[in-house]
Amino acid sequence: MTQKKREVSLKDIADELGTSISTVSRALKNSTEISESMKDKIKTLARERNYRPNPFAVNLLKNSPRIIGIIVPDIVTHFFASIISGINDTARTNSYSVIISSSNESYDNEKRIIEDFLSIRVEGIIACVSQQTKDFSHYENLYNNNIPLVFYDRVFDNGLIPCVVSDNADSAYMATNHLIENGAKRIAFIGGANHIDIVKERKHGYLQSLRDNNFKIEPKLVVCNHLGYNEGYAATHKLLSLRQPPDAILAMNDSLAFGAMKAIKDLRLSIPDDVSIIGYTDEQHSLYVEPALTAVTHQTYKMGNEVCKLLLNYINGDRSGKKIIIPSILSVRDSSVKKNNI
Amino acid sequence: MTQKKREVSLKDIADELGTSISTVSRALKNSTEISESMKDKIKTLARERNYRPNPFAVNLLKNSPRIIGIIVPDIVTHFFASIISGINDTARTNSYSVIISSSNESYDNEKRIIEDFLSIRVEGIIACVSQQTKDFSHYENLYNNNIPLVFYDRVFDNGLIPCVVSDNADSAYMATNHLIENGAKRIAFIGGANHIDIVKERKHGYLQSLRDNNFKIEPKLVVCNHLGYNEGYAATHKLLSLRQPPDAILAMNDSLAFGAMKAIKDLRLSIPDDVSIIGYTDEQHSLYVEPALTAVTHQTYKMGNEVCKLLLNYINGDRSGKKIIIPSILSVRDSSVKKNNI
DNA sequence: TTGAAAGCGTTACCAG
DNA sequence: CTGGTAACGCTTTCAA
Repeated sequence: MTQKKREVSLKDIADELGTSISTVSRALKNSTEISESMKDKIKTLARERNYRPNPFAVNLLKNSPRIIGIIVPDIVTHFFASIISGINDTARTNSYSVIISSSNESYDNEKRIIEDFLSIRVEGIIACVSQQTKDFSHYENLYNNNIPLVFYDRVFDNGLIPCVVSDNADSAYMATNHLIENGAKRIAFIGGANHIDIVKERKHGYLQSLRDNNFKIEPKLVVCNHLGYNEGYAATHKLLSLRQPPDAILAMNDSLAFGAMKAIKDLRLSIPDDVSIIGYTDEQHSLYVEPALTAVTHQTYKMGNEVCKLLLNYINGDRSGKKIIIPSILSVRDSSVKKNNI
Repeated sequence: MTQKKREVSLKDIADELGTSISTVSRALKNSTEISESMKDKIKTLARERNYRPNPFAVNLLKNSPRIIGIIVPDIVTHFFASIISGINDTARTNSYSVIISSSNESYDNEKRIIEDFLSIRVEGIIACVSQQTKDFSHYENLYNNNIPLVFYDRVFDNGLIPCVVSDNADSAYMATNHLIENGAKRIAFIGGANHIDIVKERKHGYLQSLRDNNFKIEPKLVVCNHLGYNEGYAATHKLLSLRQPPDAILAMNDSLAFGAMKAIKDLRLSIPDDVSIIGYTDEQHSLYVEPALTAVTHQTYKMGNEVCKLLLNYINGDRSGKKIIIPSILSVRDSSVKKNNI
């Protein structure tokens, strides 16, 4: 086992220069109290010895480690990776470090991560609620203990905790309208578990569009189980086996949409003429599939920037519980425009 | 500005119980020196007060913060995200925290990140070299200063620093063989800039397979420009316009492969019968396209596990400079198996 | 079985 | 302008 050599400390520099620790500390902070010549000597030596302040000593004193914790349901998904990237950059700009931990959509992991973050003494937490989470007491605890906390995308919204979300209802409304404008007569909605708020909101937008366009609302056309490729496939299979199958699908997630496309193709139906489809996903993946998928695109990087700013504001005392809504963009591609449109 | 309330300390507990700090400290460590009754009282109160040891105080004393730093060229790419996920889980299992920082493929960022990591006093660094990096002195410095350092995927290989890489040449060799076995007569290779070592290695494997199978090597069928969707599309368009076009394509990257598929389809050629194709990508995205893409899949999660273990071993004194090669897997799907195969 | 005290590296206050 | 010292929260001798 190699010995880790002790890092250079203020004392080392003070001793070498025959001065005191306080003087060295002040000099390195460029205090006006110290003579220029002394400052020069000290700074030069510090650079030479590669002095770095020991962050543990500083934090012990100041209790502001400039670290924030991010809870993400899943690092690998493009959507979340891109948000993290946005958070990261904003954090760095404000000289904060970031610790990322994935709940893998599990409630237990989520609780454990929060414990870990508290043990590390993060200054604040940026969280996206796991799919499994139905009880929010662990988050309420944080709030009650005045630990800076903000949410993104999937939020626990008690009106008090700042959060950044996308315009879920609006985007689903827009998307449904677009399907109707392009000849769809019976539009299905595939979502995730009903207790998740983005599911509720997007479904709400979908229903609202149907109402506003005087479409009949058919419960059979709404399938809400779980967010995933297989679920998208299964749901679509089932929908298309109905006596009166849909001729359009709004899938509220990328894996759902790709699963749905696969099911449609496996049933030898054509997209968009037999069934048009809209998903929620990023630009790249919409283009990889055939036909290119019309999709709602989230401004994920920006969401990351904003939610990080929200946390930093909170840390600095802004308790306004602001809610930021990031508009999403409907990118129309081939999958939604029926050619036999009237 | 709200006051952050001070966290419970050993002293608080000692005072409340009318005992001493040392006793509390020992009791919480379950020391045999303390009477059972005292331990009980202390532990109960500690739990009640939600006591957490202050990590800064502990680290100040012990100098082992159990944090490791990860340098990644880009968090958003599935490949890297999945490796990070693997590192993360192994780190967590060994009760290490992880700090992730993205170089965005920039040399300057990479150097700055290393500085930051040193300031935070990470116990070790796991790095993937940015595409821009040609000078490795910042890494050599770490090595010379005995800071635990390991590489993954894109490595600085001086034979001394442990690293985890994939079997680039082998996988391309395997993939090319597979195309040949499935009836391909003229196989093209689409890669990226020639100075990148994974490009060199994969091209080498491709050429070796051609030689071993007594295929003629045709420079026209090797296109190496840039890793990207548009490049894949353009290259394929050009290849298929040759007087003697290829009947198979090995694309050394996911976006290249998807671009190539799009080009083939736009030319109204069939996959795999007119042109078979193999890419490098993850399972999910291979399934999203049609036909499902035969692809070399990296065991990214495992790479993450392994590289993290390598670092932990290094931290624990193993200086053997081990190099681990993670085999990749050729997942045969529809895009490479010609039906009119002899 | 328990307590007192030194020390980790830094900052900030008080003296000079 | 500079130096001494207390304090941050904890672990670890040393003493009792």
